Amino acid sequence: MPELPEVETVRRGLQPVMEGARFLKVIAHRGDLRWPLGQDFAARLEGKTVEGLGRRAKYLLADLSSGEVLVMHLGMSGSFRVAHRRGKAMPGRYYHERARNAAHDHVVFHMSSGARISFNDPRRFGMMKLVPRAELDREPLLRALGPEPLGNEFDAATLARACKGKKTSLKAALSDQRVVAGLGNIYVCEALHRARLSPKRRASTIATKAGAPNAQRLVDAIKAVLAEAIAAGGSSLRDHRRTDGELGDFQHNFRVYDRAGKPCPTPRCNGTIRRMVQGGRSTFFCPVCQR
DNA sequence: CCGCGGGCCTGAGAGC
DNA sequence: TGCTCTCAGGCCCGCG
Repeated sequence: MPELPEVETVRRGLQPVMEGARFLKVIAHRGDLRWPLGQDFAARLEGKTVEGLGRRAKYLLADLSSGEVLVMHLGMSGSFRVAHRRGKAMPGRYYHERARNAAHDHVVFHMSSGARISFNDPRRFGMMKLVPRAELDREPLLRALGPEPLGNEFDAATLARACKGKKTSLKAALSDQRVVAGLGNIYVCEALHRARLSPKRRASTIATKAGAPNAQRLVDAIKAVLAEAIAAGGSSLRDHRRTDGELGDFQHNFRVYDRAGKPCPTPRCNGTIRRMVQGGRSTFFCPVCQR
């Protein structure tokens, strides 16, 4: 499900109940996620304290008192839900939630903060893995990741360098986590539209001298759309929820994603949003203002 | 090295 | 109602 804004929303939901808290009990109902959890998974967590909960691209990273890092990925359909053992009911706005199928609550953390944190993942493309902190920069999952798009190190020059000589489309380049880490299908489409760049354009065209303004617009668009989406709690299409079960709101601000046939929202553009398939995935774009 | 297509899973929604 | 088909926001791997 989740791209960077959704993962960051989840991180912010988990941080208050995980950071500084200890794993009292960990229950792995089934260990066959994308990869096996390992038989001693629960035992390696129990008794350990979470010293910090961070994020790298679409990965959540829980720094443990054992010197290990719990690396977690939500895959396509993973979600975390926080319930409290005692204390008042969540205040929360009214929301209607289709009941999560408890059969897919694969891993449950009982924390010393009083929180019960359940990881639910119907498609089981998600993963959890314990990695010694000292080996984190050699970890294959994280090693090849490109820059964090919201960091200062991600700028027009960096993006241009990563796109230089690339014969693939801009859509494919931005979806490549080695070029920039954290974008997925939705935010690639949205960023390209905001930057008025065609998803079909050769990636290398923004790496030339003449392409520099395009690279700058694209970087600005990526940062803006991600920041807005995080502020909205992410986009809730099928699976994404905040950790309290509330919906994210950013799906209401999509300009192109899943809007085929609708008018292009760019001022004075009379184009119509179209859907096409690139690399087996849907791309939504405006053929008039995106060049 | 690079780019492309297939596969991993389940559930929702459309069409018949 | 129920069946079948298609599609879904990610990632890894093998092929050419």
